[in-house]
Amino acid sequence: MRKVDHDSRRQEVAEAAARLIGREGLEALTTRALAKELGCSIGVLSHYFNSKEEIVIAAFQWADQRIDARMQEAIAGNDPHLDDFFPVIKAGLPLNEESDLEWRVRLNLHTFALTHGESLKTVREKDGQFRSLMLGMIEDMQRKGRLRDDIDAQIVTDTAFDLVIGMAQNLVKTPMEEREARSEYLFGLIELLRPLSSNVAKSA
Amino acid sequence: MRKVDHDSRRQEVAEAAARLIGREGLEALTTRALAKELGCSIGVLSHYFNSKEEIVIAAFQWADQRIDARMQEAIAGNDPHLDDFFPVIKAGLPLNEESDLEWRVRLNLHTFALTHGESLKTVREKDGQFRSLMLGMIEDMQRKGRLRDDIDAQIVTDTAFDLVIGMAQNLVKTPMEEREARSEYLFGLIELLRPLSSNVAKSA
DNA sequence: TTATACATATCAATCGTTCGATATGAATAA
DNA sequence: TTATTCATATCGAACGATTGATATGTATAA
Repeated sequence: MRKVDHDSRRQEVAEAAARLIGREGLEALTTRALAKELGCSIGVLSHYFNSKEEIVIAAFQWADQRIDARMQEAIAGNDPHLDDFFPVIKAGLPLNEESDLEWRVRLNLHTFALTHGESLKTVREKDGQFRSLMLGMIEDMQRKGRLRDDIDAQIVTDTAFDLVIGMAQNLVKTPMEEREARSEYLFGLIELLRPLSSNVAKSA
Repeated sequence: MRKVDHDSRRQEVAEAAARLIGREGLEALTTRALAKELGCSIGVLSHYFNSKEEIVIAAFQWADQRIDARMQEAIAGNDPHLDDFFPVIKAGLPLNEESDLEWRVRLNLHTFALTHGESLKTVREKDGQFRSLMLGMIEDMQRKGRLRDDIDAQIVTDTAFDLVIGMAQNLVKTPMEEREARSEYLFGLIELLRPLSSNVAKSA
């Protein structure tokens, strides 16, 4: 055998494909363009993947995993406090060039999934897991008196989930230098979730 | 035949293109597939459009206009009350087959715009107009004591704007029969915006 | 006639894929 | 050690299919 790790080589291909998708869109991902992006011949692609569709899926997974890892990393311990909320959500948002690429690819995946049943199923399963995780955290915070408990935990979860997708969707269309400011309102929003006893409503 | 209205024929083509995008995705929109969807030959397409790109743009505009019209219709008068908020936002969401198609196409547009500067510019201009309109309404409601004024109007606007995009994004991936229930949490959310004097916090 | 509406035929370009040729290096046998 | 074997890795030309575009034709109505 040659000193090439099969799996990591597949990842290299997937990453190059993701870069292409993020920079020029899914329709620009052709075998020839990908070979050029990777700096090899198109023969390499067929050696590691059976079809272009497999490459597309691999690129989607590459981006998805990295966003997940990014958020996982931001969740330090397992005793969630309200003050963790802001940094965790911010960690998931496209606020730098790296996560910008990942989100661009992920948004391509979400649109792709609209008309590709198999991908839609995967996306929905992943979403379900994330929502369950978030719901658990919120209920935990309410139980510990760190989040006002007169709001249904499910409402907070659903809101947060939809909001993150919407924010990401809008942020990637905003110039990088404006994104930080644009996402700051989250801070004011989270203040509203403090227990009423310690509630410090922010005014404009 | 001279009795053909040029503009309305273009709209027919745009609608057929939108149906194709919504049902099978942007990559399935080929000149031949579109001619079949419309029930004519490809000669018609070149007669009314100079290029395929023009058709794509027309399909995007077709969907965009219809979502706007749908929301405009829901905004009855110009003396906004908090109770108008829920139905107005719901009117914009993909809660039936018609608006489902429109949102599928719009989401394709948003992804398309990520890598097509001209479309991105159009999308951002439209978004800006919508946000200004919404901000005006919210400030008006605060001035009239119909919405709690200890929350920055800009925060409410930004949240609502991002939330609608995120909700739509997630709803189109949800089976139609579950969508109504899935969007109900908005109702509980809006309750939080009532002026504190008449605030009736909802509990689970 | 002249202009319009649409159909048909055909174009060059590009797509994903296939495939034989070649290069590389680990394993085996001497 | 050295020679041989062979799976792996990469290359790039070539294939048929499909793409958007267009050129040409026919029918209809003004």
